[in-house]
Amino acid sequence: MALKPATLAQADLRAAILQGDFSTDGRLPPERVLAEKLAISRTQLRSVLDALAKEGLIFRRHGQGTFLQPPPVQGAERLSALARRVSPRDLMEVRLDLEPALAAHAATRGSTEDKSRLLHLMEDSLMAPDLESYERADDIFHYKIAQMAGNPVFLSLFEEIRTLRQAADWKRTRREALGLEEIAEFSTLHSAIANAICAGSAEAARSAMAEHLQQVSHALRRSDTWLESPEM
Amino acid sequence: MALKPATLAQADLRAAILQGDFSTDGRLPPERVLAEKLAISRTQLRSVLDALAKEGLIFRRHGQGTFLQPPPVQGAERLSALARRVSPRDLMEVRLDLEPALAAHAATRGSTEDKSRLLHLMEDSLMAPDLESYERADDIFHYKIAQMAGNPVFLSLFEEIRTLRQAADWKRTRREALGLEEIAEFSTLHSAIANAICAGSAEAARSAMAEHLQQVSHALRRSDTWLESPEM
DNA sequence: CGCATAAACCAATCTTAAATTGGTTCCCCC
DNA sequence: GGGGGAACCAATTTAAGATTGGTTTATGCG
Repeated sequence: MALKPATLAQADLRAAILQGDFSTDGRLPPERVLAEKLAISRTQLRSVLDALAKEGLIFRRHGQGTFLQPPPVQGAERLSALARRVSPRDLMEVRLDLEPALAAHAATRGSTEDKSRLLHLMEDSLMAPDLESYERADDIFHYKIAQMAGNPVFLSLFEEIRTLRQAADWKRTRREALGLEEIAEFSTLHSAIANAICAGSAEAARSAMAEHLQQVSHALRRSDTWLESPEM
Repeated sequence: MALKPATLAQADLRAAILQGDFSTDGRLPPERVLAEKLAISRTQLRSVLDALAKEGLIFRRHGQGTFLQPPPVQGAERLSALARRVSPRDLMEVRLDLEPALAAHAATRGSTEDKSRLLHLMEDSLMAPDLESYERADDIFHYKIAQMAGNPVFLSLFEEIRTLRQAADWKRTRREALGLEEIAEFSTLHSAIANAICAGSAEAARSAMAEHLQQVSHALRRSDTWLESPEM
């Protein structure tokens, strides 16, 4: 009975992860540490993490660590200088040009497995009970689309603007600007995006994503910091 | 008569730069070194370089150096890993989505001074005598457009794919794939792009740039390495 | 044999400190 | 005043060591 402890640990870990037990900031302890903490071998732990990663519940990157959300892009430090010169409008302008193209490519090239996974992520964002969990689900949803586009350069660019968006403190701005009723509207277009991608219709996915981002942009534009740089 | 040596040095430097005397790889020596080599003070040298930079003949970046062409993006080392996983098709796909948008924004937001400068750069690429000088002029032309878009995030993304394009050794591929007659065709659309931007018509600039890149893509696609990664 | 464990090793990334380089200020001197 | 020179500031690069996920190997146990 050497396998039983592993499956038990998997159930435990899965529950713990969903509660956020091990992560203060969305980052899991190193494998060596976590293995000891759970009193299992690294081999067992890794097999559990492999399964969780395959399901898309965790994200791992060589040399960086294991995360509950898509990890920061390589060299995130480098972007802090740029982040100080950038306004919310600059970033949204780029997203409006980049992400519709990503959605179109995802519709064309995404695997059927990826597409079913995307539908699941969309449902997660629909059922988000509060703002924080919605933002997490929304983040993963958009990341998955970028991943499905199947172009490493596109994914790299997406990760950078994603990191830029987090580097500055506009999450605070967003918290102020967005209400739960607006998020409900967003969910409608989230469904449209996911359905278009799963149907493989690139142009529908592109326009749905564009419409969604214009919706977000419009909501964000009410903020008084729309044209300002962070001004550390 | 303390000013005379400076103006003489400016004429010398300008000529030397156009010949590529001081740069083996498009990079000028550090200011302190170059000043001593020219036997003038750094103050004088810097005033000369300021003028040249204002004309767009040289490019300077804080902590990086002075260059005859747009300098490599910050943290270029980081991109070498990505460059090994990228095919020419991946890069061209991103350019086709990114640069038309840049051209549109340049038409809307570019200053009149920038626009006249862009026309001048376009003429430079028209009169390029050989393939090497054409590539240099073409590089600066596209860079100027990205600069005119007036969005630091867009410019950063453009610089990255530009660095990626240079990091891999596809310049060799391009040399094989492109002939002088094709470059002549390119020049026609270069004119169309520049004129549309100067006229301030965003959609014309976008479609002209898209057409131009499709032209380049089509020429490049004949290469047998179209889908291959560099495979160091 | 089969499999898991532990350790060692590999590879990618991060972190830190020193060196490099363009940008700026200050003081001196003519 | 204005230019020269030096010192200083700020952004970047480079190199070394530490951290972390990924892989292999040797060992022990059933």
